[in-house]
Amino acid sequence: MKQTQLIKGVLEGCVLAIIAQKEVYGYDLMQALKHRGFTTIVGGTLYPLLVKLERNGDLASRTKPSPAGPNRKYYRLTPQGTQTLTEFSQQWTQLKGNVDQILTEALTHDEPQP
Amino acid sequence: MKQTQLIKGVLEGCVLAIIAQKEVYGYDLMQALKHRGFTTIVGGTLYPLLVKLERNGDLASRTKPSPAGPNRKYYRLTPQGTQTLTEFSQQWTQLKGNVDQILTEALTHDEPQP
DNA sequence: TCTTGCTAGGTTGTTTTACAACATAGCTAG
DNA sequence: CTAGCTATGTTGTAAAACAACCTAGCAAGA
Repeated sequence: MKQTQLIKGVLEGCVLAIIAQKEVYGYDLMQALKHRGFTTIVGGTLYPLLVKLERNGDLASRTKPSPAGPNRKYYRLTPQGTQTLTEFSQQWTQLKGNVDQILTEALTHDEPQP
Repeated sequence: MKQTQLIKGVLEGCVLAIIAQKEVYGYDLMQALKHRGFTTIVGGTLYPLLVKLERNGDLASRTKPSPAGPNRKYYRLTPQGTQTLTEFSQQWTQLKGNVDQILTEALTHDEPQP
């Protein structure tokens, strides 16, 4: 995975991380992401991403009826998806360190001398 | 600034942060980013970004001759650029917290019990 | 009945992004 | 006179993130 894809793929990594915890369906995942700070997430972003991840082999899905409403499509991680999540986690740690260092330098640059 | 733009705009924020420290030209900035972990950055990514940021009012520039080689285009932050950097810094902190929480939950989910 | 609203999963069209690849040009060393 | 570093771009392509729209199940109330 390239670094730029990581930068763009923060949402992707979070999706994998949430699905890793338990089998969820798209609409539920959308609510979970909203509650965890991705407040602007919309269906038009999430559903194509899930399709892409399944096509890519990171996710598998099965359709189950809902107690009230249309059928739900539940996703779970494949072994490859677990691997992808691990890689994302490592690269996220690295990116975080890089960005934090650059920001720290910038914000402490013009400090008054004692 | 929207959150998705933040996710995509990590590089943008880092560019602003480095320029905030001192007036730099594109090629120099490219080296600085490479040394700070953005190892894959290329001119075709950076130069259009600088043009965009200047067009947007976050950067101002002036051309100066190089001691050896073609002229250099030096960039500095405008007041608006300083503001944008501050906003980026805040939203980065928030995003970082959100992502870390999601990842922590995912990675500690299936821990073996003692 | 029929309309509103939530649930659920999409598609379509548009804009932006990151990049590879290329183009140009100054200057230096061999 | 050519190879290589410096320096700033442009062009074309693929993917991403929406906004906006569509379909459809089900429930509650007017």
